[in-house]
Amino acid sequence: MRRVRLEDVAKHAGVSMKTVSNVVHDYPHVSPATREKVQRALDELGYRPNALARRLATGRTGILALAFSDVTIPYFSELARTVSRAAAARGYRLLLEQTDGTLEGEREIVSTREAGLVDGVIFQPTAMSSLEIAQHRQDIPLVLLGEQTAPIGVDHVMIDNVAAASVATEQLIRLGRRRIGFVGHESAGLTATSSVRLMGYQRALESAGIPLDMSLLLPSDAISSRESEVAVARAIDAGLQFDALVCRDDLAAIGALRALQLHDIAVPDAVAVVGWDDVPMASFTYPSLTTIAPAMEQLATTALDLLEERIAGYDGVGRHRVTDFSLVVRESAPDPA
Amino acid sequence: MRRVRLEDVAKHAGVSMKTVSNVVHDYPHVSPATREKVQRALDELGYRPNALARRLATGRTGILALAFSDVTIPYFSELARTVSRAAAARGYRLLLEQTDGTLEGEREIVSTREAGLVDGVIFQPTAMSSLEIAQHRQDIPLVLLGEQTAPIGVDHVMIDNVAAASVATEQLIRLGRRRIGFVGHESAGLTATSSVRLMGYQRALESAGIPLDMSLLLPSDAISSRESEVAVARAIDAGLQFDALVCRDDLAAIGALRALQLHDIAVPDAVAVVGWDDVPMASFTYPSLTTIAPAMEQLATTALDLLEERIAGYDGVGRHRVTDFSLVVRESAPDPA
DNA sequence: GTGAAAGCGCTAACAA
DNA sequence: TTGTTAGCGCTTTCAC
Repeated sequence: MRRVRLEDVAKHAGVSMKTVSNVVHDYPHVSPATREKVQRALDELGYRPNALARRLATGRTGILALAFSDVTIPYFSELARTVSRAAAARGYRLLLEQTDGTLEGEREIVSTREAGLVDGVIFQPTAMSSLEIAQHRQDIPLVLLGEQTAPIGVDHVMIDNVAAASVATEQLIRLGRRRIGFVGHESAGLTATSSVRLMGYQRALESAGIPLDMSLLLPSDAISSRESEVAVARAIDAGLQFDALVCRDDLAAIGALRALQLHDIAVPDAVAVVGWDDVPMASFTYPSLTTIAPAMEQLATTALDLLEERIAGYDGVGRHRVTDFSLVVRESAPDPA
Repeated sequence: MRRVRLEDVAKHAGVSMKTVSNVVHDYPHVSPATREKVQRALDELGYRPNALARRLATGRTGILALAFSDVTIPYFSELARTVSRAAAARGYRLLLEQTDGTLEGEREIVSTREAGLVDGVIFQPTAMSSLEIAQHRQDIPLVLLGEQTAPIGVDHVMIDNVAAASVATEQLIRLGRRRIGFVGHESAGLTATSSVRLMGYQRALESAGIPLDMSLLLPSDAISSRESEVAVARAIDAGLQFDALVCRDDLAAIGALRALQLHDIAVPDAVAVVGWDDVPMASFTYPSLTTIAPAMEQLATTALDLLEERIAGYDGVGRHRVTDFSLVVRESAPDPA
């Protein structure tokens, strides 16, 4: 059985397509009689509008793309959930794009060969530089997320990572810790994320008059708990002395926690730990994780606001928005007694 | 500046639209000379095809929807990643739909008012009954995932949950455990998932001649570690004796683990624990989790196969596919020495 | 208040 | 090998 079209309904009701369209859209100026007649035809035929055709005619698809490396990274799951909800509330649906953090994957996001499928893109790059983004960028509305500096002309939303890393580190300093390590940055070719977080860590140490000890930097080469577990275990085995760890993210913190537990090192008594992202699991590790919590809702809302302005035609300079964060204090690095 | 259309390119190159279209699609029968001429026009004008228009004309959108309650549930993140990858490999993009596990959310998935936006839907229901799904179902290709029995005529992919729950329980029995609890099912109105898993648990106990003790059933009312942590803690405080726990999913297991640790109960020596889903975290809890691992790739592939057949026009009876699972043995319930 | 018809940008059948 | 043209299904002036 063939799909029912607007025209079919019009014929059936003995009116024009325009009138049917008016009824479908609850356009006010329709006489009650006609409206009822049309409505009946609509129901009888079981008409459902074709989204594609409508979108072609209006030029809006009502679809937004959300792009990042991998949904199974808890921070991104959280982001996906929040943005998806917020987008739904504004009448958009969300296309999920995973880049695997590869340059090719990211390039494809920024320079899709096809136009028109999505109204706009929210994109958190990991591999691409801002220069490259600027070069490949098409004219589709785009909002960038993350620590990367954004190209001129592109909107960008982030939290103040340097400040947040300082806050995290200060929590440990207030606990009286002096040998504070940093876990989970790349061993070579720091990502923007690691780089700014290290910067905040370093700044907090400086302010407290604690000299930076490079041996306390424990790199680990993937966003994964495994890598950081190995890095921390190796450091312990090598006899490295430390009494606290700032972790690049909660995944790294979870790996660190496990390494410490396997070595019977008490957390937080012997070693205090701070994570980053406040992923759901952070409440359920043992001990639970003190962590930096980005204001996710605010981030999503801000990004969507900017994007909708672009979609509506704003074509000015790139806006830069800084959203909030907080330190969630749990067992792994409690407040000083 | 106005978008470049196929017609603009055609004019610019002095050929017909059809020819341009041929070049764009690498249609073989085009003379090299024309091809080159057109290609130049394409490049000069920076033409990018309009996806929407193409899709309207062909009737295929190349978009699939994946619907479930919440991406932040690790099992679903994993599912989303795997299906998204597999779909991308077949030329589809994935629309993410979250239902929050509510009836309204799920109804909307099954009975979208709009047609044509997506070519097909992969849907894991939690609240809707198979009867309701059958009633609300539109004519859009649909594949169901999960433990729910599927309505006649609808394709369905799942693992054998009863068998898997038995395997999980047997692992504990082989460890010599006799007081084996079950954690994480709903206290009232069991979901299909909990129900089949409980069934497998019960069957394994029976086979081993262990009587079912209802006091060992520890319900918890949400898919969350918090709920199960509370449930297990309460049981311990109440003096319940048990030496092993089968958990409805890894989230429940993680909560249980935390309750045990807070009470200084050794895992697996005093209490062995088995989870379900093999979420990434399962390797990093302390101790790491023995858990049921569904064959995710196979599940995604199977679902997509069925869906593509439906999209291609298959309109026969609902197929039922059972995909594999395995027990991943880790520290929380090791193999017997 | 309602109708007729011209797009939206592309595909594909049919001609040439 | 290339061109013409009629859709795809809906929206939206602009008349009536």
